Parts: sequence; C-alpha cells; structure tokens
Amino acid sequence: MALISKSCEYGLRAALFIAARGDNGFVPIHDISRDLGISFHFLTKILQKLTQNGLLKSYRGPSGGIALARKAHDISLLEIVRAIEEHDIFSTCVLGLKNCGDSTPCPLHQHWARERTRIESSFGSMTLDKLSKPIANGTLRLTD
Amino acid sequence: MALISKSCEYGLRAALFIAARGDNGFVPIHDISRDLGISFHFLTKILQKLTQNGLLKSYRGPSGGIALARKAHDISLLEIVRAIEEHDIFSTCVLGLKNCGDSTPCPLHQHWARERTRIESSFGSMTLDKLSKPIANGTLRLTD
DNA sequence: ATGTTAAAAGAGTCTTTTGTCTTAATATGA
DNA sequence: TCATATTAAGACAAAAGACTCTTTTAACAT
Repeated sequence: MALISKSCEYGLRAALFIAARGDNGFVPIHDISRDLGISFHFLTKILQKLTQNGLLKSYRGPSGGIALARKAHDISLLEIVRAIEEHDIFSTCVLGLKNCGDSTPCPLHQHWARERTRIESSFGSMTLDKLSKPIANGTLRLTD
Repeated sequence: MALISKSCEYGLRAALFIAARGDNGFVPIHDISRDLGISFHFLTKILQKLTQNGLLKSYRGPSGGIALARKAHDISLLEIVRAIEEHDIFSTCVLGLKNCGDSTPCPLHQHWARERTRIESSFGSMTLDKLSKPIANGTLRLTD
C-alpha cells in the first residue's frame, strides 16, 4: 500500500515535468507519456482532472498540449493531490473508522492526526517551482 | 487512498481488541468479527498471517480461538503492519520510482524520507499494551 | 473545404483487493 | 464413537483501481 494512488503519482510527475520545461508553451501529452513512461490514454484522463480543477490548461490542435494554468510558484503539490485523490488522506482515520475525530478518537488518532497534519503542510509548502528547478538541472529525476 | 490497506486496518483493530480483553484465554474469531463488524472469513485469513508471523497464536476446537503469542508490551503496531502489508510502505518512494533513494532521489525524496521514518518509529513505539488500556477503560473505541 | 494534430469522452478489459462460501482438519466432551 | 466447536484452506464472486482502445471534438494549415 502506498500513500497515494498510481493516478496521483502520475499526476504529480507530469506536473513537475511540465514545470521543469520552463517555457510557457503547451506540452503534448504524448511527449509527457513517452518521457515518463506512463500510458498515454490513462495520463490523459488524469491531466483532465487537473485542468478541470484549474491547475493546468489545455489546448487542442497542432502545437497544442498541456500547460500550467498558474505560475509554478503558485501551485502546490497538495492542490494536485487533492484534485486527483477522491478520498482525502489528510483527514481520514488510519484505522478506517468513519466517526474518528478529536471528540471520539480511535486509539491511534492522537498520534496519526499529528503525522498527517505534518505531511499535509509539507505537501502544501512544496510548490512546482521549488521542485522543478533541480529537475531542470538534472540533479533530481522523475523516472527510473 | 489510505495509508494502510483494509486488511491491515482489520488486523490492527483485532489485535487491539484481543489485547484489550486482558485475560490470556483464546478469543474465538467469531466474537472479534461480531464485535468489530468485520467479515468472519476475511478476518480469519488476516489473523492467520499474524499467527504465521508469531504475533498471535491459535487453538482449534471448543474454547479455542486466538490469543497474543507474546506479552502485549512486546508487540508493536509496526510488527503487525509488516506482517500484513506485502509492500513496505516505510521504504517505498512516494512517486513510485523503483530506484529512488539517497543516492538517486526523486524530487520529493528528501521530504518524504523524513516523514516516513517518523511514522515508522511512531508505529514502532506504539505497543498493544499502551493502546489497549484506554480501550478496556472505554475511553477509546475500535468501532464506529 | 479537407486533412492533420491534438485533447475529450466513453466503453471495455485486466488485475488487485475485498469479501463470500464450502469443505477440510483439529480439539473437546458426552 | 459421535456430535459440536473452532481454526485452516481453497475456490469463487464482487468491487475498485489501473490500463487499453475507439470515437468525437476542436484547432490549425494548406
């Protein structure tokens, strides 16, 4: 089991890939799919979610593709995760209890609530521009 | 997407349930299943994994059931998670990259490696006896 | 207009996880 | 020995997640 779904992994990697290109032109999904090794049609649907949520913008036809809808410093990884994941991992009980919360906690609530808040703020503070610079450098990578 | 699988949630809840009973007798799986609202046959297989890993012990026939194989203070939640989850969530890359590590990190590695280590040690320090006491009290609960 | 490029949309398949059902194996007690 | 209680094991079904394929829509170029 992973923290986030495959779809979410792909969405994050694609967004970082687009941000790392630097220019403001539209990147064809086919290019992203090829370079990151992600199924084209599957990736298309994930990116659709991100455009529908106002994080990316798309353009059809020749020299069309996908681009960031806002400045890279204004898009956090948290927004991307929230747009793709249907269940909010940052507010669900680690034992799966529906009514778990501060008032009626499960045995792990006190511990897990702290951790998940920390992770949430970590994802919230990571923006596309911060992470994409070392990718453009070649210091960090998005593929195996 | 959740941090741990349903199987793992059930395994943790069942282990805490057994520990909270306090006595050393065998608890029939049917009782656990009924009280926690978990499918009997499904739970049986999860508990089998825990007995095979030496965390629980089982006994067949009348007045048989499941019991802790060791003292409650000697069983951590981390051991239970490790026995049930096939992939180790505490060592996998958050972006799903196979070779992500300190030498060839993904863009999130530095951040996520810290978080997952913290969670791992948190699960490692939580033992069944620590968490089961407030359950026996009725302060904390294992069901909705 | 027509053809080409590219995203959007939707149906369908495969795999994994979750859950159910049936049969065996083991222990107890009358 | 026989009925009963209980875990073990394995086949099967349902649901969700991951992925594929086909058709449609939009934009551009000639």
